[in-house]
Order: sequence, then structure tokens, then C-alpha cells
Amino acid sequence: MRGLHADTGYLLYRLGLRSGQLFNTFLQESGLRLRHYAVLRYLAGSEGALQRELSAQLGYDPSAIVGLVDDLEKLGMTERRPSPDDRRSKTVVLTDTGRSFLRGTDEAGRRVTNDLLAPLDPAERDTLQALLLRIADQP
Amino acid sequence: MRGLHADTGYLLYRLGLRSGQLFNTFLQESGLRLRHYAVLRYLAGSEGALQRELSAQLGYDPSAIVGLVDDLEKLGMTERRPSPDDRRSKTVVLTDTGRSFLRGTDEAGRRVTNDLLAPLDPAERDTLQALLLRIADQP
DNA sequence: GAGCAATAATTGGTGACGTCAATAGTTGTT
DNA sequence: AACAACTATTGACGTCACCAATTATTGCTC
Repeated sequence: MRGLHADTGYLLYRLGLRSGQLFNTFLQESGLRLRHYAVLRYLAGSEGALQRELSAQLGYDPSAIVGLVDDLEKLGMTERRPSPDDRRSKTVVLTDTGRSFLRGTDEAGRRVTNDLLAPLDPAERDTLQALLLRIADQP
Repeated sequence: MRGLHADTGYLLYRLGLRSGQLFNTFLQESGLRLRHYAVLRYLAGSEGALQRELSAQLGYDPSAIVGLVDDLEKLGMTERRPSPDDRRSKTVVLTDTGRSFLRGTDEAGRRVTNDLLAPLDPAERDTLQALLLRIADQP
């Protein structure tokens, strides 16, 4: 038990880096990165989201959202639609292209998490997931 | 249970970012960053380490180690000593200044992890720590 | 209902960071 | 003696988090 490895906070930091790397290498061939993937999967569960909603929910800076949605739009995976009740904001929606991309990579994404959590059995994975969720739901 | 938040791999990624941020803000006043702190704490437990050992153990690129050790040296917290058996490598050791800095920040570091894990009771923290260690010890 | 603070998207800049390629000096091997 | 492998180092490139400023629009307030 030596050095920083004994520290849970530091462990989280290191494993977060590794997890991000794994996701990015798996996404590499598609030309997207983890951040794009996060946006797509959020949209898949919400049927349209304002950019500021994406920023708040995913934790990315508003200025970062602009670039991400630009990229996705160029690939035809999302569309910006004017918000009916507020002309300042735009609603980002998934296109059919985006939806079918998600279906195609769904299983590959699960494989990434599987690799990462390989040493844990199903019950332990549930435990870990529950603990992490509790931490994540903090202000 | 919507979007990527249901995915343990993604949760790890997000919490890793948050953990790193917390560490960095706590270290801000000292002029160091998390990476420097990691080097210091590794050295505290090893009584001298080759730079390539730091690179391998902490997971930073060898070229990143150079800059980190440069910074620490400028602050008088570490020293580079020629390795007796191999003139290619250098041994990095903690100075008294570095050691006393670690003592001073020891408790502040624990507070960071405490904040992060606030929603968990001691037994749950142990569980989390054990699970993360098992994942971290993967090849 | 006119003026003004707050908000949504956007642009631009800065510093930290991961990654890779290349180099000089040194070691071990054959 | 020649050559492959290794250590520390430098430099370059793209990504990313963070912050400030701008434009268009909305809601509040007096």
C-alpha cells in the first residue's frame, strides 16, 4: 500500500483517465470521440435537448457543446432546430443516421466497459455502479 | 436511468475528471498540480526512484516526467542524483523541503477525498476502494 | 411600455495535458 | 568492434477545460 494508490480520490482520477482512453480508441474508427458519443447517447434518451441542457447534464462547457454539435451535424447525425418558445435557444435532435450509428456501436460500447471491469463479477459491478452513482449525484 | 450515466465506464470517466479538479484546486495555492503531488507521494514511499520508474508506475509519459521533476527541482523539493550503476539514468530523491511540504498537505489531501466521498459511510468507502484497486491492478 | 438585467448560443484565447517522433549518451550483446 | 536496446530529453501537434467577450433574445421592473 504505497504512494498515492492508497488514495481513493487519486484512484478515481487514474481510472477515469484509463476509461476515457478505452472509449476513445474504440470510437477512433468512427471519427468521433467520447464527448460526441456522450452527446449522442444523451439525445437518444431525451428526444431533443437544448444546448444549455446538454452543457448542464454532461458537464461540458457551453462553448464546447457548440463544437461538438457542429461536428455531429457535419456527419449528419444531429440537427439544430429552432426552439418554438424561445428564439435564443436551439433544440438538438438525433437524425436517423445518428440513431443507426448508435445501434451499430451499442454492443462495442458495452464491450469497453466489460474490459474495464473484467476483474469484477456481476454482483460487484452492480455494487460499484451504485456507489459511483451516489458520488456522482452530489452537488 | 438515462443516457450514458447508466454506464459504469462513463461514470468512472466523469468522476475521474471531478476528482482531478478537486485535487488541483486544493494544490493551487502551492503552485503545484496533481501530477507533481503524485510524484512527491510516490517518492515518499520509495526513497529514490529512476525517472523511468516514475513514468511506469504513475502512468505519465517519460517526457512529462522531465518537466515535472524540473518543476519540483526548481522548488527545491527533489534532487536528481546520478545513478551509481547506470550513467544513463538518474535517481530522483525527496529533499527535506519536499518531505515537510508533504507533511503540511497530508491532511488537506485527505479532506479532498473526504469531500468527494461524502455520501458514503466508512464501510462503503472501503468497499469502493477495494473494487477500484482490483480494476486498477489489471494489465 | 421603456429600460435593463439575465440568458442562449457563439467566438476567441490561454494553459494543461496525452501522444508521438527524434536525438544524444550509455549499456549490453554478439 | 559493431549494433540493438534503453534513459533522459526536446519538440511538435491535437484535445480539452476554463474564462472573457459578443450578439440576439427574453423577462423583469418601475
